[in-house]
Amino acid sequence: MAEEQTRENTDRRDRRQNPVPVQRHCPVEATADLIGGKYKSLILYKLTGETLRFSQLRKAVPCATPKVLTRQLRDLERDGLVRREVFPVVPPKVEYSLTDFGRSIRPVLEAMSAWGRGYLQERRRKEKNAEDETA
Amino acid sequence: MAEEQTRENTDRRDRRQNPVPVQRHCPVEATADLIGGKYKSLILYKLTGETLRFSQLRKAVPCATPKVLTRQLRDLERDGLVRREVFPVVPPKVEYSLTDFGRSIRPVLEAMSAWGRGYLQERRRKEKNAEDETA
DNA sequence: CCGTATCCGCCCGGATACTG
DNA sequence: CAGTATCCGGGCGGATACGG
Repeated sequence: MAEEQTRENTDRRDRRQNPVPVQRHCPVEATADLIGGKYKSLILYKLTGETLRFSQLRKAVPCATPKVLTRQLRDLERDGLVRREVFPVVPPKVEYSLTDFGRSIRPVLEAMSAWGRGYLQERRRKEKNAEDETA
Repeated sequence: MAEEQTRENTDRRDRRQNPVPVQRHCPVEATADLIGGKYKSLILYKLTGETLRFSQLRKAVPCATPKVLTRQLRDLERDGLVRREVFPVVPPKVEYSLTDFGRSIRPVLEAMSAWGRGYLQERRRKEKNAEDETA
């Protein structure tokens, strides 16, 4: 029955009676749906190449409160990108890692990272210019 | 004064008193901020290689209502990704195109598109399997 | 043709406090 | 340690109607 629930929720964003059935999911849109959450891409990026515990993820993504972080992780898990492994020990231990499918998204993250660097530079430059003109 | 306003709104998502000043913007996060809107990546993708008028964009992104579409376009314009050109003619004519900066994001969009195709396939496959097992 | 105005629901995300 | 519980505000996005 767990599988059925998974199937039902494949489309997380519950768009009921969508008036436009034609090509509801173009590839770009589908990707945006999965990693469009505020911290999702960042989480995936941090998880690249290493397994992290919840507390480590909190440090890696400090802006996200535990609730938000949990939510995003649950989404990612539900969507098959992240694996959550609970170790029945004390103190509790939960590890998050990428699934094969999650690893496959790496090119997107790399592209985002690379482009983001350029963007931040551009932004700094503009801010500097504005300051100079003000001064 | 227009420039100042632009500077003020460089960080669109108004996170006041952010408690974590350390590395507020990692590259991945910055990119997600810019193209994280529901249709932004799709708009940029459709705008790749061709200038489109508003009405054409509406057809290209049918799920977005005019208001939403306008909003996303304004964001993209403000962020320097899209150029909006108004022609003072009757009937009115407005063309949207990518700036150089907007064009530079293409690798990200391509990566998203490519990965999205795989994701949709994977999803279809799973749905098929589930149906087969049910039957 | 290209939007804006208005209203609204909803979910996302934030803050704080609390548990197994 | 790894989360939930609860409450909350805000903004994003949707629907419909209207304006330049």
